[in-house]
Amino acid sequence: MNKQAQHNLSRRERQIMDVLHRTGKATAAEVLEALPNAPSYSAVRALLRVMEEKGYVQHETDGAKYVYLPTLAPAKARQSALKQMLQTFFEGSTEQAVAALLDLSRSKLKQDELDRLSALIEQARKEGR
Amino acid sequence: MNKQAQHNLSRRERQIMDVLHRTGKATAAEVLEALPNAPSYSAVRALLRVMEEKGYVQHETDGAKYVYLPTLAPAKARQSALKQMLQTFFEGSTEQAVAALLDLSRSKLKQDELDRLSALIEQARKEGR
DNA sequence: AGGCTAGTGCTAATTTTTTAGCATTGAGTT
DNA sequence: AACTCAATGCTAAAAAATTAGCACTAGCCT
Repeated sequence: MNKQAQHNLSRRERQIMDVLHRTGKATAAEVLEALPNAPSYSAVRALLRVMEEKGYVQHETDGAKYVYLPTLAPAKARQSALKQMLQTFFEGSTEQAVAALLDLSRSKLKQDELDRLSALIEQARKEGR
Repeated sequence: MNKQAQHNLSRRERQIMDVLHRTGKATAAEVLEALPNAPSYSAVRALLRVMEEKGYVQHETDGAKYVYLPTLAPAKARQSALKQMLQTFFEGSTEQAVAALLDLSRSKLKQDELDRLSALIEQARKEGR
């Protein structure tokens, strides 16, 4: 199960996964850069290697270097993170979560973004009936 | 900073915080119950004690027993978790996140929930202009 | 009041994470 | 083709997290 997997990450592993999710893909050097309280370069590489063994990440080669990326496709990863968050913070209620999101960025949302969101809800409405 | 704090939690600490956020408050025994790969009772108690020292949780007494709860108020905790998630998975875009949430629970949302969400967006719209 | 149960505090050992260093390999350049 | 730079693979040490056990205390029941 995914939730399981998420929770089985050690602190550093989680930090690294966050970086990879943010950036999409990254070399060891880039991960190092983005890491809070960054350790040594070889520490990061060792982590990445182990995480690949465990199946959390995979790598492509770009010339001589490895570019790491999450094994789980972005859409899936987002989905799984959202579920987790719903359960943990919003009693599983999508409505509450959306409300909180809107509230959080009330001032930042532009008119056209709001328009698009209305449209999405409208669409969900139609499908639902 | 909050993000920092979030990320500085060790694996078990995070698991415990998740339980506390889900339940609001809980005794050591209840936390133990809810923990994946649960360790011993005294392990949980030790963790909770340390986490209290670090300021992540606090406790009330209920008769003889301690009831632990997150230090951070639920609303704040949610807010901070959402921000984190936006940054990590949605390039900071609230719109994208809401869209993903709607998509995730498309089939589950009831008509009246959708109505309330429309209303929320409508309200944000008015405030924005 | 005395005994019993269920809780706490603390400490030390084990396990896991996290780290750095060294040897090696591969690609590109002159 | 040799040299050089930048990468990797691996391993073992150090640090941190995680755990269990034991001694002690407070409340509760008879």
